[in-house]
Amino acid sequence: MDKRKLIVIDGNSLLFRAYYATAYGGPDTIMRTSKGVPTNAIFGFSNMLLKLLSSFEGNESLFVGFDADSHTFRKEEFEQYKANRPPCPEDLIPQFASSRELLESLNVKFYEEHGIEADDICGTIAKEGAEKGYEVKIYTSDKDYLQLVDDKITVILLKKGLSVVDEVTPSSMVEEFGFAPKQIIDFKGLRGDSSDNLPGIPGVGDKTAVKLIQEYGSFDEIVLAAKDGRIKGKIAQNIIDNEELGRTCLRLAKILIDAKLPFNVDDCLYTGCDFKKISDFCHKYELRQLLNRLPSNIKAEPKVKSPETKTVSSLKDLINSKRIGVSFDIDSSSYHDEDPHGIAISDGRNNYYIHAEDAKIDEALKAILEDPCIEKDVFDGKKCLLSAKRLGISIKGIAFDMMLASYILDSSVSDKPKDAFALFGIDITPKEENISLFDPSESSLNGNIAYFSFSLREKALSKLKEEGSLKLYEEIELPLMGVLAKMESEGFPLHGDELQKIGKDFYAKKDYFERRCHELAGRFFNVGSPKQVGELLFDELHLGKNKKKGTSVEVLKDIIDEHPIVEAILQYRKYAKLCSTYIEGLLPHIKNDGCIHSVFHQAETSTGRLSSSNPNLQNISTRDEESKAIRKAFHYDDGSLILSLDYGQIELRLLAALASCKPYIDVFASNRDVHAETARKIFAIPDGEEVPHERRRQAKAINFAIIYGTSAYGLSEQIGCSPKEAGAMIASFYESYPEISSYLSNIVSEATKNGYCVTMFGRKRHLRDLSDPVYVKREAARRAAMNAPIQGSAADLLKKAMIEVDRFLSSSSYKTKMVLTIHDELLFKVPPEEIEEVSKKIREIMENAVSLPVKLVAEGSYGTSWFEAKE
DNA sequence: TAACTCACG
DNA sequence: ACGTACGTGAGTTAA
Repeated sequence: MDKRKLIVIDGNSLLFRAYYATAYGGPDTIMRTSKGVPTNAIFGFSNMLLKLLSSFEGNESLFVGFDADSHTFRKEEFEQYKANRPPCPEDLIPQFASSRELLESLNVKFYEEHGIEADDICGTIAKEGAEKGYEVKIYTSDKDYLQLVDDKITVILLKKGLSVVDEVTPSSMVEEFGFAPKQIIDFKGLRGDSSDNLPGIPGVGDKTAVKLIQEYGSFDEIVLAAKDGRIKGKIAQNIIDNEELGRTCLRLAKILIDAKLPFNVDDCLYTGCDFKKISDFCHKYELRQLLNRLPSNIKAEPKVKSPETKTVSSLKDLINSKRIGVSFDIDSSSYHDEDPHGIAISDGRNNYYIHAEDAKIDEALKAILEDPCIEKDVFDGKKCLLSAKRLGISIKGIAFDMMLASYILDSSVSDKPKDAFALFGIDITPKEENISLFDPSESSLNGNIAYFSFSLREKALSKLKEEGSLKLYEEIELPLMGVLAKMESEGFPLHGDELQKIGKDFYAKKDYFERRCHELAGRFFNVGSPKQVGELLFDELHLGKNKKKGTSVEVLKDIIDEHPIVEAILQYRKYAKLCSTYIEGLLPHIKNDGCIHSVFHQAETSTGRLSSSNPNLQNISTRDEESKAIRKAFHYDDGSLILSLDYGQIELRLLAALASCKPYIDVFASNRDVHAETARKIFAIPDGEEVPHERRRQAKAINFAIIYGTSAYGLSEQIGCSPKEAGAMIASFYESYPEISSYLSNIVSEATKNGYCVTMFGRKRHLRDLSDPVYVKREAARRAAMNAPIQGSAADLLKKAMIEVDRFLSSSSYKTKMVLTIHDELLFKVPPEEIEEVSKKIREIMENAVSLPVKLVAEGSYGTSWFEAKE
């Protein structure tokens, strides 16, 4: 069992800190609601709370203590106590109340009491927690708390702002302050505390106080030492004369650890909150950024428990539900290589698990899975379809895919079941008592996946509806799942022997350039090691004057003329990459059918694109002529052709449409060369004149810069000019196409307001860093926001086209198969006799997949190999 | 396991 | 004054 954790926060201390951390610009600059209510302190405070809460795993207790008012027992005892405090800033006062609202809406336990201070409440709770075995952490900026530090209690001291902290433990305490935690009280007795207006012993400052404590241990001992003459001089006299004052200070510095509180530490267990309440709070105080950062794990869920999973050898007479949850027990990266270990089925009351051997021969299971009238709720339907196929089962009736639903709700969560279910506040990790010792497979885990896919279906669907994403889920992602399953199972042909033959040349060149590198260096080194290459080039040969760090192509190309070894290293790198990634990397993926069955990930990227792995078939060389030869080994040997259809400038076309930019749309409508046209605008090249090649190249880079979120610096790096010139080009682009300029800035402001941006098909990408105080993070988020609707809309479009192409092919008698997809391109296996008709028809489908103000074109080419198809 | 590097759109 | 192109997956080195 994990240790119970208790986090105690001094609310006043943190609020003050949060206020001053963001109020340096004066009252006119602090964060307010549109009605002028100040919110800067609660914003900082809630940021910190949410950061803490997001790391909670269900076993944490959280408590916040406040000062009720300035009237305390310490004041009764010592009138000047805290009398020198400057008045509380006017803008902070209302935030004490709103911070309590915040805690209420987050369902965080807090407390305050007339007469005692936050220290005393926090100290009492912390001590009680430590005694009951909690691991306690106290957050504060008040050093008085250090007296509580022991092996159970750690104090997190806020040193600067809200994020620079110092974690103080008994050992670090001695190291840093020179004495033990308890002695901080004696220290205060001597030294006083200016912020609390405690004078201490006159003439005793930090240095003397530490020295005395280290020598004598405690205040009492020091007084004795002063009286019996071991301490000499004026200091001794001061101690004797002011003993009572010192004792008062000492007493006042002591934090109560036995205050009578109407609750105890066990009431502080954090059980999550009602999302509605916290989002209402965010709306009330117009803290939109906060809304988008709410960690999903703080949602309080009615504790849903999955039934125990029973291992059975047959489903006979066990299931008569018309709806079940199903999960296949196999890693999602290996279902092409191995049979599943087993299958879990849940009907919402019982979870069953059948081992693969039993599953293969269980007629009842087969009948259930193949019955289209029994709805299946799954996590990763594609995995289910293909795993079942290996067992001779053809699943029908997949009605709901939790993986896809959660991906649409938040594309930033990973496609791992644990993370996706966490979005709904569910931990699918089996309870210890449910894990069978005799069962090596993960039956309980899969039982839980089946059960929760089943039981969360309605909730997920209504969430999708709420978000306006139901259509995207139902009409794009869910149907696409089946299409991808077919493509994966179809595979893509690769001839290993031919690949090796092509590779021979690469290995020879790799060896040659490796030897050449060693010759030129005059010694042996690992050419594949960036570290060793860097040392050689920069430390030993002093090339490039350390302009940039790293040894990437861009950097090496800059210094290619300075030494022949640079060229040799680049050549070596190129062939080494080909050999390792594209020869050796691909070979083991060829299955008995002579095909590669790459896995398409449908719930992976943040923009909506698909990705491919095991192997990645979306990054096979094409730019470099020599490397492109790899593609010759991809071909059919039954005479089938490979057809490739790709959208031309899909992202720029979508940008034109999304921005409703008439002149840009017109460029495409009249089939003009978009990059040349951009060059004309930016470099003022008249219509009659030809666009120089170099100008077109630059304009192309500018078009990309726009799609990627425009950065003068990035563009300048790309085309090798000054950032200033690059900035001027971007400005000139925006002048020519003002609609694009306003579209992009609008995207960013909308995204900042809403926390997400949206594609043409309603796919959302949540961006959490748009208001991040760190410039680099914020700017990166802005660029991502500008890019996501463009890249994402292109992804939506291709997905829609794929579904329609698949419908066309399956409803026809053509033997053509869709086999691969690469972001703006589709590849097909086509019998020669079908090539003309099929390519024409598919092209039509692709070009008309959506109706837009901008013209879409799909260009086709084919050949007997992938190489020929793309020549 | 993280950091580099490099292949693709 | 700061320090940047968007989105992926895979292989290698080196801690």
